[in-house]
This record gives sequence, C-alpha cells and structure tokens, in this order.
Amino acid sequence: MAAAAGVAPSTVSRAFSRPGRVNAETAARIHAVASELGYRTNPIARALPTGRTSMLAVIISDVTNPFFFEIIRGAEAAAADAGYVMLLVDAQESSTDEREAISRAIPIVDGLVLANSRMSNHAIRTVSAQRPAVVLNRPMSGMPSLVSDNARGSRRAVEHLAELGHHALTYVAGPEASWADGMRWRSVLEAASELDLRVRRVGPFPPTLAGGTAAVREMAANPSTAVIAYNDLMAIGLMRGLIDLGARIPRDVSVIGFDNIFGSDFCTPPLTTVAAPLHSLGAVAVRMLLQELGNRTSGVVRPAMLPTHLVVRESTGPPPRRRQAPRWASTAPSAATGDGSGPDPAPDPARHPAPTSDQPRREERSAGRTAAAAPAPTAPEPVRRSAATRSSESTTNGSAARDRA
Amino acid sequence: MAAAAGVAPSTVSRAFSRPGRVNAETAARIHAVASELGYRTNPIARALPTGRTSMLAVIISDVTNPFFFEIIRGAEAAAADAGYVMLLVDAQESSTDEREAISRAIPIVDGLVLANSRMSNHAIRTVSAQRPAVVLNRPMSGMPSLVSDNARGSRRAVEHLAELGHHALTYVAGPEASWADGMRWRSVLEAASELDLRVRRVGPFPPTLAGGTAAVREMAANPSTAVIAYNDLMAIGLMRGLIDLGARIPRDVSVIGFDNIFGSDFCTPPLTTVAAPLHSLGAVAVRMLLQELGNRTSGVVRPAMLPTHLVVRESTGPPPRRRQAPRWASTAPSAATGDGSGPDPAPDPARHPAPTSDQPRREERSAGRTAAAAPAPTAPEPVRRSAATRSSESTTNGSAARDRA
DNA sequence: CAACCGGTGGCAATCGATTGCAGCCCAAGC
DNA sequence: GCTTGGGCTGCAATCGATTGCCACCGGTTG
Repeated sequence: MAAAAGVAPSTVSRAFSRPGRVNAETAARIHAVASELGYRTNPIARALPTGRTSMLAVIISDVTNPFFFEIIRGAEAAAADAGYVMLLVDAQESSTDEREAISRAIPIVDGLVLANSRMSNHAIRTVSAQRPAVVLNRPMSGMPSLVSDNARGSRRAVEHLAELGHHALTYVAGPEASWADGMRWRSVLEAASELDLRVRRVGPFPPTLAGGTAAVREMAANPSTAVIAYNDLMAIGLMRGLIDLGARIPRDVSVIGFDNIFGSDFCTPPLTTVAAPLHSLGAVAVRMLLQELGNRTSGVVRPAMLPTHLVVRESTGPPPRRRQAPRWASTAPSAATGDGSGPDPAPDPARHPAPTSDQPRREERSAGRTAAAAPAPTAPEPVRRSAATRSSESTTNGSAARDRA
Repeated sequence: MAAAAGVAPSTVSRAFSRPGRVNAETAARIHAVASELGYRTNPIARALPTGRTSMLAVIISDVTNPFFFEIIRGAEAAAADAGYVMLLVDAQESSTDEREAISRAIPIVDGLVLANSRMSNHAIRTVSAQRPAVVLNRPMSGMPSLVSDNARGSRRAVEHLAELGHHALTYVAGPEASWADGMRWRSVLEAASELDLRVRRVGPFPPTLAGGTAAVREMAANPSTAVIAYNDLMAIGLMRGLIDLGARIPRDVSVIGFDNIFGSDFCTPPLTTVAAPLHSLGAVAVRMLLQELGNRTSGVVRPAMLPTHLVVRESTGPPPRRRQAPRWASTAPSAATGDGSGPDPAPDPARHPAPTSDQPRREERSAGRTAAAAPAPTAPEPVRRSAATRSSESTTNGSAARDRA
C-alpha cells in the first residue's frame, strides 16, 4: 500500500489516523489509492502497538434468557455506532465458565460489560482492574454500574393493583441471592404498606417458567386476588398453573411480572408487567464503557439508574367480588380470607407434585408500619431444597442472580 | 517472560505451540514460570505473524429474532469447545448493514457463519472467497451450507393433521423470497396430495406476529379446520386473531407452526410445531466451519441437512363435526364448505383493518394429481402490495420475526 | 580426524501498523 | 545571505509473538 502510493508506511498511517498531520494533497492521493485497492488498515496490526482493538466484550450470564435479547441488541447497536466490534460471550450461568471466558476475552478487548454477572464482587473487581468494565443489573460501588429502577417499578405495580381495588397481594420471590429480587420485594412491601394493602411473600422459586408453576401450589393453599412475580417468566408459568386449576385471569387473579420480555405480550392473557428499558440498558452500559475508555479520570462513580414503567395489558383487573374461597383454592374456605390466621392447609401433593415441598412457608405479614420499617428479610431460615430445585434455580435468571457457591 | 525463564522468546513460543520441539525439562520450567506469572500468550501478537486469530464471526440477520436464540447458543458452545472466541454480529435485517459489519469483521476472524443472510448469493460468494464461510438456512452450491429438513417436517405436519381426521388445510405463507417458505409450501402441497387433503394457500404475509394476525381475515373469509403457518410467530399471531374472533383452538381450528421457538410452549394454547434443531444448527454450522479451517481441501460440498421433528402440543386436534359455517367465519355459510366454488365473500375491513387488503386472493387448489405434479408456483401473478407489506417481505428469510418501525 | 547425527535452543527477520525523532524544504525575518 | 521556524515526511524502533535457519552438543561412524 505504501509503495503503491509512493510514500512511506508511516505517512499512510498518519493519513488515516491523524488527518491534519499530512499534506492535504498527499492525503488525497493516499486515500484514492487506498479505496482503489480496497485497502483498510489491519485492525490486528494496529492493535499491537496501540494496545487498542476497538472491541468490546459483553458477557451475558445466559444468552438464551429472553431477558437479554434486547439488551444484546442495544449493546450491539451502541458499539457499532462507535465503531466498535462486539464480542458476545455466554457465561452459561456458570461462574467458572464466566471467569474462563473473560480471561480469554480480556487480552483482545478494550473493555467489557458484565451483564448479570454471576461472579463474586471480588472477581469482578479483579476484572475491572485489568480493563475498564461496566456492571449491568448489579449496583457496585467504586466502578461504573447500571441498574433499572426496580423500586419505582414495584411501586407502580402496587399502585396499579390498589387502583383496581385490590386489598392484598402475594409476591412470588425469585432467587434470594439476586439483588433485583431483594429490591423488588422491599419496594413492594413498602408501597403496599403505604397504600394499605396486605402483602405476603412466597418462595424463593427458580426464576423460570417452572419456578412460576411451582409457586401455584402455595398460591392455591393460600389464595390471594393479586400476584406480583419476580419476573415475567415466573409470571407466565404462574398464570399457566393457575389456569390449569380453573382460575380465570384476571377475573379471579391479577398477575404482574417484571422485565417485559419477548413473549410477555403474546402469552395468554398478555401480561401486565414492569417494563425494564432493556434496549437502553444495553446501549447505555456500552456508552458508559465507551466514556470510561475515553477518559480514565472517572471520579466518584455511582450506580446509574434507568427508569422503568408499568405496561398494563390484560392480566390485571379488579378483584372478584365474592369473599368465599375461589374454586381453584386447594382447600378450606377459611384459607381464602387470606389473613393467614389459621394453620396452612396441607397441600395436595398428588395433584401438584411440587419440587419445593420441603420448603418452609413464610408467614404472611401485614404491611403495617413495623413490617415496612424492617428491611427485607433475606433467608431468615436455612432453606432445604431438593437437588432438582437447586440446580434448576441456577438455570435462568431474569435479573441479577449471584453465585452462591 | 522469556527473561524470567532464562530462555529466548523463541523457546517460549515453541514451548507453547509445539510441545515436542522443546526439551521436556525446559518446557516444564517455562510452564512453571508462566503459570506463576499468570502469563498467557497474547492472541493479538500471535495473530500478526500467523494470520490466525482463533475468532469466528457469526452473522445473524436479527439478534432479536427468537429463532436465533438457540442457534446462537449452539454456535457459542461449539466455538468455545474448540477454543475459539465468537464474534456476534447483528445485521439488523439490512443487507447493507450486513455487508458493512462483515467487512469490519473479516480481517479479525478466521471464518464466519452467515445465518439467514440477507445478502445476494454473489455477495456471499465474495465473502467466502476471502474467508472460509458456512451458510446457514440457505442451500448454496459450491460452499458449505446447512439447512434443516423442511420437507420432512412439512410432511409430518400434514400427516399429523390427516391422522386427526382433517380433510383440508390452509397454508399461511411467509415471505416469498424465502427459501424456507418455498420449501415448506411445496412439501405441504405434495404431502397433502398424497394423503388426499385439500390445500389452500394464503399470503404472503410478513413472518411476524402481526403477519399472522393479518392472515386471520383471509381465514375468516374462507374458513378451514386446519392451518399450517410459515413459522411460529405467525402461528401465534394467527391463533390470537382467531381467538379474538371467538374461535376455539384446537376445537374449531388446528394450528401448526414451524421452528419451535422460545415462547411456542407458553402461548395459548401451546403450539404444535415442526421443531428445527436450533441448537444443533448453530453448533453444526460452527463445526463445519472449523473443519473447513482445518483442511481447505474440501472437494464437492453439498448442503448438509439436519432433521426436524414434529412437536405435538395443544393447538391441534380433531376437526369439528359440524359442516356449517363456524361462528368465527366472516360471512355466508356457503363459504364455509371450503370448496371455494363460490365467489369470495368480501371481507369486512372495518372489523379487521388489514395491511394486505389489496392483495389478490389465491384460488383454492385441490391437491389432486395435477396440482401435486406441478412444482410450487412462486409468485405466479404479479402481486400488488402495500409499501408496508413489501418492505416487510424482504426483511426475512429462513424465519424471521421482528416487527419493524 | 572429520563428517554426520538427532535433539535443542538462539538469532534475526517478519507480520503491519504506530510514533518519537530527525531531516528536508521553503518562506519569513533580520 | 544566513538563520530560524513551521510544515511535512521518512527513518527506525517498537508492539509480542512466530518460524526458518544455523550453531552447538556429545556421541558414533567411516
């Protein structure tokens, strides 16, 4: 190339990388020859002296999780806009795989986005020490991180139910190790308290369709007119289980999910959900990273937060009028009042063989001042789980689920 | 590193890249020092002299299309297994974006997989001339390509319907430019002929939820007891439209889709579908590419094909007994016999404002010997389409899904 | 005694850019 | 006319590996 244009390679380099540094005439000639030859500067050769590859890695805890679909696309778009190439890495829900993949990717990228990483904080900081990194869906001090406004979202969900006339709701919990679950539950609790709704929590369950279905058993044992599930997948699984029991949604039960994933609009009924700005989450994370790459002089970094909004579809409606046990409840009418004063009726295992049968059930809590003031209890008692449940719990994840090993 | 181990860099290099070429003792020392220092050979520096980067690009026509989710994961897994890093590139349903992205990726990868490429054959061959490439979901002679067995899948779908007792079916077509659509339709036609089912084709429609919903209008005008849709998304959209009209599925209408995408199991009712081996499609494509990288001595290459299988869920059942017009039909009972002898009743545009209202309706064709003998007619008459429909038609090819702005 | 041997390991060129430094040229200033 | 200086470009070192070639080694063979 240099020879073809009759100049030294250094001049060619300058012609491309720093426009003003070369005579306009020479530059024009070089560009002409270049486009004629289809010449493009070799990114690998360039990366060697500069150390910059113009590649970003996006580490996803599970590429098959629909939660990430729009995030991936948002990230890709933002990266492409800035002339960066995106390396997509699937951690396959395994922190060791994630580590391994990151160590392979690190030497060839300028920075990385860790989406719902399952690694420990310490491991993340180690990564961050080697390359600029942005953490997605997990607040971390001292390094750039980005989360969505779960608190506001939860509040909107509760408000929506209150406006519809509900007086009580059940929160179906996802993985306890998940930051998002804690946040969502706490905020639901708080909002319910202010709006004078009774609230109850069941779970944790795996954040999957199956997890949602598993929760039906507890719901049936202790019915309520409204449910907020940890994520859409669980909400959908829950609805399916409820419908199988003969419940009509939303006439008998209102259901709200989180995230607004692909599919939440065409499940039946279409799901009311707290929409996370998925595309933006990906795009903004990348832009934060890009900014980090630009000036390493980042002072105090605090978690950035993106707004959520409630998407009202057809899975929510006014509560049923009757005060007797709904037909889909598993037993005695007394349980249907939902005040939890009586002993839990024994569920019928034959009807719904549940993988979580050995899991202690939480007491219903009234959302009075005291309850609201207390921070969300996290794993107050050791929880025995079946092997099946434990493994499946780690298979999917709507939002941050940290490693518990 | 070389200094730390007290040897020349060349020896370090050989210790890693060609085990036999270095004294076992020296190699051991080198490896010891290396692991102590956390040294790993720099892939970029290595790539410069060798020209190999151990990276593969997977170009996806639309990362948000659920069709690709498992494909991506399969590809990632196969690449990671072989020690390759995967570059995921989103073509965003645009052939120019695709070209651009490929030209950026080509200098840094050893080979690429083109999944449902939207580029011309010629453009693909140009790419293939620069780097080994495997084409996914599009048969191409002279270069490795991989498709799923649509013919067999279509046949199984028709057989399933025949076994249930159906005597007629409607095929809801996807984009005419799509190879898969042609293949599916031809095979449906052929199988229906052999099994003595009447068959009718409507469309083309965009391969999206909305496309499926749009097809409802034509269905209502000319009801049949069974439908095979070009893909799952359309099938789901179709079901939703049908249900809105008061039809019960599968009691009134049986619906079958293609691909078995995420969501086809939790839509209502769960969809019977011709499952493509999505994960394998991705993994095998990558493995074919890897093999290609190993020995460039590929002789005659012919499209490889992966088997499909029918997943029977709840959207199919026996046909209804009655012979009168179903209540969801748009008009006169005469149309309900489905023999197509009468003139098409005018659809009611007010009820279902359809984007394809100016589209000529195909005549029903009996699947007699003559019809079966003829190859599938592809766009036999010039079709007027609205701009919206036209643009969406060109957006996809194997199975696409996105709604566009 | 020299040629030869297989097994090792160093030398140095190379991949294709980047970049500090120096040199060249021409115009302006003294 | 000589110096100075700015604009432009070439030289050459560098990034961190790979790899062909050659030297070395102790021992064997003709």
